[in-house]
Amino acid sequence: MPTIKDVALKAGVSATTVSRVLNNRGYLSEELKHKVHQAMEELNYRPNELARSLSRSKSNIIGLIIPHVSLPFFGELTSHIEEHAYREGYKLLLCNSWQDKQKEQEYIHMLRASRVDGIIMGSHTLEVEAYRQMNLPLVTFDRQISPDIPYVCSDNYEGGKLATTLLIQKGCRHLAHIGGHPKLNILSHLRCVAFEDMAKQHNLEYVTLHTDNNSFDFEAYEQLLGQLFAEHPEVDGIFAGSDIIAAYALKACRTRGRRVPEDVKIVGYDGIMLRSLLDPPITTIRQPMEAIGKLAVDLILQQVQGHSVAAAHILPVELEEGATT
Amino acid sequence: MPTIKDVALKAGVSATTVSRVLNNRGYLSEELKHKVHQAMEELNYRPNELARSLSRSKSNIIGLIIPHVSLPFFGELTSHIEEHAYREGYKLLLCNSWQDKQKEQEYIHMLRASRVDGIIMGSHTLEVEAYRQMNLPLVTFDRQISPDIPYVCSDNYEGGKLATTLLIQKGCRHLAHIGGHPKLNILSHLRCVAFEDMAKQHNLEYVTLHTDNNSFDFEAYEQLLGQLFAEHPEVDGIFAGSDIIAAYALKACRTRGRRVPEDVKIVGYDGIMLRSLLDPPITTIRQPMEAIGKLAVDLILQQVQGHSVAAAHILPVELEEGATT
DNA sequence: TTGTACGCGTTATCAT
DNA sequence: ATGATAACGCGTACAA
Repeated sequence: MPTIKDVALKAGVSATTVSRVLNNRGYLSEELKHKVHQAMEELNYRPNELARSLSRSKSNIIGLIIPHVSLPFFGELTSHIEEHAYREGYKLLLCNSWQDKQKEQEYIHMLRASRVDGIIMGSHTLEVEAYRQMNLPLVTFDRQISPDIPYVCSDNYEGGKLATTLLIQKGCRHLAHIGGHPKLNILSHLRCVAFEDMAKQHNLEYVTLHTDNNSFDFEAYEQLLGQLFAEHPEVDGIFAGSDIIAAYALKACRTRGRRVPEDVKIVGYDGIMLRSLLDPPITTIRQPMEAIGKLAVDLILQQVQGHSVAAAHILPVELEEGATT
Repeated sequence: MPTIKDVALKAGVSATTVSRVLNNRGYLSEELKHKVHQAMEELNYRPNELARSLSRSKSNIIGLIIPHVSLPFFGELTSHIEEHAYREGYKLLLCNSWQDKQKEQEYIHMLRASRVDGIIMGSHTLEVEAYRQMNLPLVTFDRQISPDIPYVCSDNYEGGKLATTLLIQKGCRHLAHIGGHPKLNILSHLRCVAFEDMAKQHNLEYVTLHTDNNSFDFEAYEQLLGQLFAEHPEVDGIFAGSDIIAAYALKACRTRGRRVPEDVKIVGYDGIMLRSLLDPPITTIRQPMEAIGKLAVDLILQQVQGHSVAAAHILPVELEEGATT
């Protein structure tokens, strides 16, 4: 691969000048620019980003740690993050933590060693101290780690409220919520809290079930739904913590001969694109994923530029009615 | 951030010695090792990978270019690739090309500039020349670019054969295939070829439809299915080019009152995990995604090590019967 | 067994 | 306006 020196030699100038042309610094005659650009063309020269990063102490890389890219929600989020990062001249280093404590820690070390400019965390199994120690621009999803670490999330409480209210309005009297593990500080647990608040407020019976781990295990969802229908056959309204869970709920209803929405109504959460291939289309609470992804990137960039940013970034959700309510 | 010099100073040795400890080169007394390690601990030192990469002319980064991570197939593949790359000490730089020619080209430039050690391409809109020019270890999916560029794919022909044969065995007499655009050299088109071969061999009527672009447009699938049922109401067996398309076929059947599998039978392709939330579970041709991901990474690593690798890597598929046949 | 000196490719500082 | 020189942090001959 040709270096800046090769270009300099070919153009008959010094490496410094080539660097100036490259970065548009200082005063450069058009003729000189042209000469240098031509030499670059001829050599098919690309500046070595590793050397640039080292010299500038800035890699223009953002690290992304999420449980699994293969999950629709994270896949879509990743897509948006990558899109905006690229637009801003940043690259994305992808890390699947599998929601595993050790992997998460190793990835953090690795990203620090790679001198990424910031980390977007969609996976959180570690203690607060582990996050503070890394001393890097950071943004998290759906988790408030400490007052000084910015987080982005959808309006989980409002979403839970919208979903539950809809079920009640449509005549459901025996409500159920199925969600992930209510780990401390996981903001998505607010969906569950809103659900319970609404149910109580209307004096309705309700049950809440949740997976006992963070592994996003599909089989666990199936089991949970089996348990729900076995123990609470009277349930006629389900608020699922994600569209995936809602899809399993739909399947479970059909398996057991419960008609949807006549006998049981279902509302999901997220608004993943793949819901369009479900039949009937599920009613859901849509998160503004693109905005979330863009904001996460922007919050990193602002920190990189030395600005301090607010901690809470709660984005509005939207009820999208399908045919399961 | 502390540098190797800080560690050297603290441990009372030279930077060279620290580097030796870091890389386990040469003869080092246990005592010395211990001393250095301790200094590293105390300073929370992490070697700067940028500097290492520059010095060694090796970044330990693999670039991955795919159309969309948010599509289940690519999401799962990405997950496996990341997993194996990480295990081998490599990082993954993610690029969503949106199947866009210009983005793809820009990403290739960007990855070259970043001095990635190799590129895994799951997106291909460019001409052969563009690939040759990059002069980097390369592996592609489902596309034979030129005889010297290794590719990995599932046994597309065999998969198409299995799917079609099953439909025929189950009594289908009017077959249809819906797949992506049959662009030159796209190996997945072999699924379609096998379909046609089998249909002809059994003297059965058949139609093949395909999207007219590469955009993986969900709406296009819906339209295509509408067209299929409008123009060919007699169709009783559908071989879909992907599980996503199969899901839309299922939905289209239900919308039109066609019972599955009684009136129409459906077979998909890929074997994405999310098919488990479809109801009924679709019959599909499962690609060994994990093996594909691992092989792609290994083929890059072998090239990095200077070994030449075979061009064709065709992995076996498996018929997995669900309830749509 | 350990240290010195130089190179990796680029940017920044200081001259000219 | 342009060039020489020193850094950025690390690896590696070569020397001792």
